[in-house]
Amino acid sequence: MNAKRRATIDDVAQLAGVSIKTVSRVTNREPNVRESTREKVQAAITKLNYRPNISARSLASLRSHFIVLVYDDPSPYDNPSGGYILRLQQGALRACSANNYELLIHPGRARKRDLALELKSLIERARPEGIILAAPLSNIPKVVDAISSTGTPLVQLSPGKDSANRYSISTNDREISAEMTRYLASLGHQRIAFITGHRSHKAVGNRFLGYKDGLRQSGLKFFERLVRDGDNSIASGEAAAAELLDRKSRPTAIFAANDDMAAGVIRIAASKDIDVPGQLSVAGCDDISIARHIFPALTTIRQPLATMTERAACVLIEDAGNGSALHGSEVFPASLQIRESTGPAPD
Amino acid sequence: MNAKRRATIDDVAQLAGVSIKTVSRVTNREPNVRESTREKVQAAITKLNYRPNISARSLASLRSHFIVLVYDDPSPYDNPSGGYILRLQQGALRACSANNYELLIHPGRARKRDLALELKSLIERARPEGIILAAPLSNIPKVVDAISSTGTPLVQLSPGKDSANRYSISTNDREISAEMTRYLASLGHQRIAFITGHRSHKAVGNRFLGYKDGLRQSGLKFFERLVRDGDNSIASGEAAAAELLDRKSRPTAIFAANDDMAAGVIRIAASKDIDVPGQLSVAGCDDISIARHIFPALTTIRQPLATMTERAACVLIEDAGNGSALHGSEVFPASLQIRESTGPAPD
DNA sequence: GTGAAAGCGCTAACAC
DNA sequence: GTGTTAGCGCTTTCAC
Repeated sequence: MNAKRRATIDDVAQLAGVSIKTVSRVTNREPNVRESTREKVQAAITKLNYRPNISARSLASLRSHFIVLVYDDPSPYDNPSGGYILRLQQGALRACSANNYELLIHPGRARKRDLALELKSLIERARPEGIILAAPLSNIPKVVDAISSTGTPLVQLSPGKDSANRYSISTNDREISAEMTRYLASLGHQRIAFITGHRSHKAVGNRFLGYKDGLRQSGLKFFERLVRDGDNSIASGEAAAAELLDRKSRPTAIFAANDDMAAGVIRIAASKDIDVPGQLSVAGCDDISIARHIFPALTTIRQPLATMTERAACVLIEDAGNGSALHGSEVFPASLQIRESTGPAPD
Repeated sequence: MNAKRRATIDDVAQLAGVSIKTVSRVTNREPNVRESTREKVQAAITKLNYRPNISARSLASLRSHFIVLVYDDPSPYDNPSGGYILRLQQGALRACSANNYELLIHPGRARKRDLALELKSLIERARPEGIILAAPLSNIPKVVDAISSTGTPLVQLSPGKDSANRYSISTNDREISAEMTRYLASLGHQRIAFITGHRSHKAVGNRFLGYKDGLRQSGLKFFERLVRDGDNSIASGEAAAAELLDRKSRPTAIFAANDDMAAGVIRIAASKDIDVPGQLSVAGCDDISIARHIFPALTTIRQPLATMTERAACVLIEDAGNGSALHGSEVFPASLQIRESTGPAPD
């Protein structure tokens, strides 16, 4: 319990010899306050260690000074991609703390039927000023519509395809995947296999298109049999690798649509005594934290996740209160991270 | 923007034909409401899709219905232990969502000088109902004191040592580390090395004590030269391993005080062509997500992190509003996760 | 059991 | 430039 009652706006006003409205103007950095008055008020604020009460402010202004980051809730045990979520959080946090906002996190299970309702309830109770919806949730129409219907400003991350009346922030999945493919081809690889991601994740689907682009651009033919379906899990990467590597004319490079699957490939290669990158090059996508720490370190595609959420949060914060529907789209380029798991084709 | 104004307590009261106080009683599950009245109100709530406004409630009651989880902010790039933080979050989130609370996350850098002030400011502005402070921040007196001084209920996670007038939730670091050491000894290992963790992290220090206990219990002698100092980072694990493994009578087992350092050991072993676990057993501690996914999968100690934060959140939520200072301590037992990186001693 | 009235601490609209 | 007056939507106290 607080021994001494916390200072309120009235205390500050009294000490500074002004009205509470003036104090409010100062704390909100509104114009039209004489510099000398502002200083007087500032001094009182400092002296009393005054901080505006967030609830009162939010109640009076309908601005809550917090935003929500919603992402697919992986079981941390099944899925090592913690770094992915942490990077999402990190960017949003950066923007929030720079603007005196708070971040609420809300992992939601894509599979759960009532995620849309759950989010509506959260919005109605807590009135966040905006929502950042990360992929793959950002391409579930039901969820997107539920949020939109409340009128809460929304920024979608990597929704897979843009929608005219929405705001989205994405990365150049297709282009960068083509680049990775060309890179592998430039190392002399002819049989480059691809493991696709989960179908519901559109952005991951774009990586497959990029792979095909890259083959074409490198003058390589596309073969269905060099493609295996995965579902973004390590296990599916292992399964796909087991199939691909059991053939007699096996691929010399495997490009997986995410890092977890690539890690699965590397595990299988190790268990089959196939040297990576000597006999097999492996590339992933996402640059999740394990990528650097498995052996050999994984060549992958690095998405600027934190930058993307930071930008998303800034968009929401800047827009806050003006109530206009957000629309637009931004693309932040990803980059190749060449590490140890890729090398010249054998022979 | 909301097309239709959201239902308020007045709307519900009017529709149900009762006073707002009665509605309030129903939403807060207070006693002394006739069953038939309660039902009438419930019906109105459902019909209007009414949700109490969290800010208004918090302003009036001084209860904000959210808690804050504070943890050391690792750079996600340097440090793969994302799973650790995710598990912390997961438990707290579970408790929150079961009780209609929200979780605010606040990563803070231990090194940052003004972390204490930063937390005070957050507390004063937002008035969370409680704070969960994770290790290693939980053993920085300045931070702990800053939070306590605001009167906000606090639960410390693994503070290293208990304090009479605080509430802490820990795991049995020392005992379980002794158990791991005995397990290694039981495999025939005689030269079991230990890599210590960062000094500031007291709970990690307890693991070193446990290692010594385990040696004694197994009838093995303790040798200073089998101990190397690490700082919890992968790089420090690599450095320690490089030294330990360059000797002619090298250890046959290395037990690292956390998984990151153990991962570093495995990388160095791989680069030196030392077979794990054939020639060298490696054990870690924490069961961070990479543990399972490096090759070979890491034998480690699993702390029930999510359970611990879940319990912490429950303690805070149960206590909420009653203002009594929390004190007490609970211990949740960790368990050995035997995987592939440990095996019988060579020869 | 239920209700009326008085705030919680702030911002908004408008007066001066 | 600055102050005054109403609320925001809820809980609390205390009356009935």
